[in-house]
Amino acid sequence: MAQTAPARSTGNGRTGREAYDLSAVLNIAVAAFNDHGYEATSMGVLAQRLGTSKSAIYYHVSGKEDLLRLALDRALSEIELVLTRDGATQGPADDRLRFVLRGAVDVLVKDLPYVTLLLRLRGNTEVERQALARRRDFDRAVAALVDEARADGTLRADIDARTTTRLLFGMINSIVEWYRPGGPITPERLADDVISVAFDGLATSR
Amino acid sequence: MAQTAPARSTGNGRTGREAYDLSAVLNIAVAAFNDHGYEATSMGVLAQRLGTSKSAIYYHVSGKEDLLRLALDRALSEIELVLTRDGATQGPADDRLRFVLRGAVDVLVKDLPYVTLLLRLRGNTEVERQALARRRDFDRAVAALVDEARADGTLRADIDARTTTRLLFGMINSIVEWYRPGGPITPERLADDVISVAFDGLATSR
DNA sequence: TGTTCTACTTACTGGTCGTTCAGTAGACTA
DNA sequence: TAGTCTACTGAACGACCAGTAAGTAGAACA
Repeated sequence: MAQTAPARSTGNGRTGREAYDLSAVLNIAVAAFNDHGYEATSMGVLAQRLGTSKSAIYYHVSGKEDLLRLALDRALSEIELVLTRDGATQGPADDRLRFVLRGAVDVLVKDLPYVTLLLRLRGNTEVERQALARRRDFDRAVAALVDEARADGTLRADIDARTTTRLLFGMINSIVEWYRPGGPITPERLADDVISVAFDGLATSR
Repeated sequence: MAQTAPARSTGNGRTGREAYDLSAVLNIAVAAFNDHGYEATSMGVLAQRLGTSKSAIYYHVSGKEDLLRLALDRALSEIELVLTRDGATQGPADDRLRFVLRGAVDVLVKDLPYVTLLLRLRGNTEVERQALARRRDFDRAVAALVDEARADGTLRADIDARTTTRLLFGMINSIVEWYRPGGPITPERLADDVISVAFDGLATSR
């Protein structure tokens, strides 16, 4: 689901390149948005990257904002799915928290460009604000797990719960800014490291 | 230095509002850049926020990119200053690391809008690339402290040094996205919490 | 009183933006 | 073979962009 789906080989009246489908257009658009920022990416350079004309894009989507909406919906749908799985709903609160954080890292790595776009939103348009609202809902669900784990005594309670959640997400979300799949660190190892640092800290255990 | 300097009350030929100086223009520009993104902020809306015309801005700066350059230079100068202080150059490596991290949080809070702008750069223009290069130099200096502390045995060595540094910065830099001065958490408390979570983790000590 | 300086003003330029429109090549269908 | 569909092309639209040119109100200075 993260990669370009092959376009059908027939139906394209033009010679040369195969026809684009929506998924292929979206992949290239998201990459361009991440490189230059959504607003700074013109439909013209998008068309250039696709090797077509500006107006060809309007055959696949209704406009620039539609591209953004589709991309953000994909990232959010994947993240929201994590909360519905058994590991997120059953067992001790701290285990559920670990499960959700690991799931967040997994989605982040699997759909890296899409989640990157999501995490860089500023909320200037209605589309962006609605995406930010869905993201906040996810954050709230995690904050509730933090609260539970604090009540259970498995998480330290001397630091404000909101601050705790925010620092946790700060660490995890920063992954989009430096992690690149295919490097020396596997996604599994990355998730292990993140959870280990978050729960046990960087100091050598005494 | 973080607030609007009072403009001189004379010398403005116009009626009404006092004259702007460079610092006042910069404060408003940085706020606008953070709200909408640098490229998406037009000189027109900037002029509206200032209550003047577009061309009035060109009396104070040579252009839009000049505003960015001045703003980024201020943020970077403050951050670089932290590395030159005694606490960053003398004593055990882990103490120096703690000092620099605390200093980074302090600068981040003191010049929040300016550092926010810096941390959201994408590197599309030469000005942005030069700023990112200076930021990387700071990151490298902190990475060197992490290496030293690992060698001393005060920092755990089972996690890759680069990953450690990146997660550390991820947590600290995320502060610009949610912390607002004047709220229930003082800057000092924030720095304490960040360093405590980073070194000791969120789990209750066993 | 006349000159100079500061901090603007209004009017405009060439260029780029997202979007629309009319047309069409080639594959598929009846 | 005629008609329909998909996936485009190229030209044009008005709105907006960063930046410029020329002029000026009022304070400071000689």
